[in-house]
Amino acid sequence: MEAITDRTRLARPATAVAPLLLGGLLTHDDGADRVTVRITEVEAYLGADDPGSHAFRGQTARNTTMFGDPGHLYVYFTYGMHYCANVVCGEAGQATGLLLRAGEIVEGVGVARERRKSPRHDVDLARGPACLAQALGLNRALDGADLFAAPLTLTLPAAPVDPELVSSGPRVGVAGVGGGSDYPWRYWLTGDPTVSRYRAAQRRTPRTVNG
DNA sequence: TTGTCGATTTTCT
DNA sequence: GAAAATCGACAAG
Repeated sequence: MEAITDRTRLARPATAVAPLLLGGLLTHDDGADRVTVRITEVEAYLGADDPGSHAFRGQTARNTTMFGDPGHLYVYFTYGMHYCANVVCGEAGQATGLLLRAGEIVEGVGVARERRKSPRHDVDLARGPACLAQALGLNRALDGADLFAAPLTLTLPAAPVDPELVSSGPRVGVAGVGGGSDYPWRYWLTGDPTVSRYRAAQRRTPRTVNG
């Protein structure tokens, strides 16, 4: 029998891991600055059978990390300017993971403020997946990094949070299955001020070109 | 406070 | 060439 570690607790489908991750702590210490976030909102991506997942069309250079072992960080670049971070779950090859959507900065608030200029309130520092990644200083260089070894440290709660404190709903920014449908693949701590406001998936440039 | 739209580059078809 | 797991600015009530 293998010992139950935080890493082995991640080795199950993302939807099962989600409530374990809420309330957990993720630290990034790049040697100069150290920021810790308390995770308050996540979104599940189920792998090859999930049309909303990057893994839907199979393994590519970008999403290789998702197909690897659980307990690693999958970081991708999107919209020409944003990084988003996932915790890889399940078994190797399943490509299931959890997108870190929002959190509360509990250490290194000053550093996070410098990395994120715009927000007027501290609750906005890690509100939204790209914001959270920026506040923690995550980028493509950390894609594939071990969540339980320097420079990263993931700490799960000893026990899952009370199910009554966890809410779920449709995913954000994802069109089709799991987005506008009934699949409750987004999880958050009920009432937490750092949870992002729901924004339905939008189509880009639906207007006609003005010549 | 809510709704709408532009920015900007990687990745995949 | 088109779309993308988004954010922030701006307008209106």
